[in-house]
Amino acid sequence: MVGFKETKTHEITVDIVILTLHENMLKVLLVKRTKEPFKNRWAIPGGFVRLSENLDDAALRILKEKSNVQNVYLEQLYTFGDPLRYPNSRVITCAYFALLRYEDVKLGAVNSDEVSDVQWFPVEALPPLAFDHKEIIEYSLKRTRERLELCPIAFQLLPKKFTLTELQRSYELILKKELDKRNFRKKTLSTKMLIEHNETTKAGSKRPAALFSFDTITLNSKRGHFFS
Amino acid sequence: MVGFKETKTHEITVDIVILTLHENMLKVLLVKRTKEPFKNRWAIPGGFVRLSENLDDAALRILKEKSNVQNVYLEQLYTFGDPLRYPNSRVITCAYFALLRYEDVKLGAVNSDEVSDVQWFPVEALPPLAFDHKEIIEYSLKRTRERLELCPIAFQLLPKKFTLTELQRSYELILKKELDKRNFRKKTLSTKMLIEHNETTKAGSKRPAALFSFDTITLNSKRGHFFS
DNA sequence: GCAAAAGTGTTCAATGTACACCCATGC
DNA sequence: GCATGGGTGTACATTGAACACTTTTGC
Repeated sequence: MVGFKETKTHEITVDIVILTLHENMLKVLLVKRTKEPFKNRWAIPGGFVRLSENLDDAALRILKEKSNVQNVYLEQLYTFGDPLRYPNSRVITCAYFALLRYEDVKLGAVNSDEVSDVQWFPVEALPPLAFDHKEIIEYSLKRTRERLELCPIAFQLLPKKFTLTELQRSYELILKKELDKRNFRKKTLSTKMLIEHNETTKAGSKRPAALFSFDTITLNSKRGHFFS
Repeated sequence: MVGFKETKTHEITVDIVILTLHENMLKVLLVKRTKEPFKNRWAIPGGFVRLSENLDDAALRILKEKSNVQNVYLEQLYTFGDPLRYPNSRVITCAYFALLRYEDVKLGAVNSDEVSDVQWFPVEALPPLAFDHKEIIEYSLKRTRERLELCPIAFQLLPKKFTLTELQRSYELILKKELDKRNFRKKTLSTKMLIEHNETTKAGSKRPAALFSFDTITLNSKRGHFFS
């Protein structure tokens, strides 16, 4: 297993697709690069893995730097290692994806010399992206859909208290298809993972809706089945 | 994205969990190491990724070196990057898993100075393993089970022609549970991916069984649904 | 009173699961 | 003729899909 001096010039990064829901759109967090390659292009946040840090910790660190958020759904996505993905250098990236609440995010001050801007973009309206980041985002959306069919990770994207209609909207946005309201309610309520509060939305100009939150205790006990 | 001189000392390998069926057991291919760390321990085959090669190609190259097999089911599994997984060095490994037919494998001559032996081991009776390779194998088994529930990858493990009972046995070995014969046959035949041949097993000492093979054309046309 | 979103059940189709007996062959 | 594994069908339960009207509020 020891040999190949050439491996010395591989580098490894972690890149994270950070997703949220806002204004009825699924959005991804992008940063604007200030350096070559791909100077002034948008990219998903990422960085080199430190020697003493495992990959998950690197992802959490980068997530925290960019979004000031912790305790989120974070999952390793795939490792992209095409020799041509990074110009003039061999950089392999281990991609992660994270789901978080828009309300929880305080976009990090742009105090890095590597980034000049941080913004949310709707996944349906992405700017030109650096490297293979378009492919990575598409792959993360596919994975998010697969996960959502198995377990209710969508709550990670919503405020702590939400209406069933909001939950349904989040499913519809992620899955890109409309769902039947009665079937959706029947199914989500039957999971026993929703707690109904004795509260309703402050009536806007419509009938107030009941507020729910996720029973994270039940959820965690079932997590073994979902994620294991 | 540029910086962190420390990244220079990361190294990246590809390790492959190679599975087959033999003697009614699910087996994994292991190699015996001749060098430190973990000298004389068994490990899954692996090697450093070359600078000009993408990860899939590295996996295929290593697979070919060890098993002389091509055209197999090969899938990226997970990337393991704990700083302590490799003693005295930082080696991140991108793990793959492969399924192949026992009959197709010609174990590679042990002409490497890194390996002194190559053998199949039942997954239920593994020797002590180097690094985190036990964890990697366990993860590959979990993934294989998940895949099998979605699509009939088991045929990759069987001879080209097989009986339905053999196919069922392979499912049972992988899933570690018994299946109902009638339901199993109903379900697999309804997929229309099995071709029945006008042949039977050369009668052993029992009733001859019909031989089937997989319709790889139909299978490939459906692969989009299975793997996409 | 009307516009707008919340809330609520039943029917049907498809799928998965449980289960027991006859058949073809070698010896 | 009997032991051994090959082969077959039906009934039931569970799940997912389709579908329309009443209720509550703000204005």
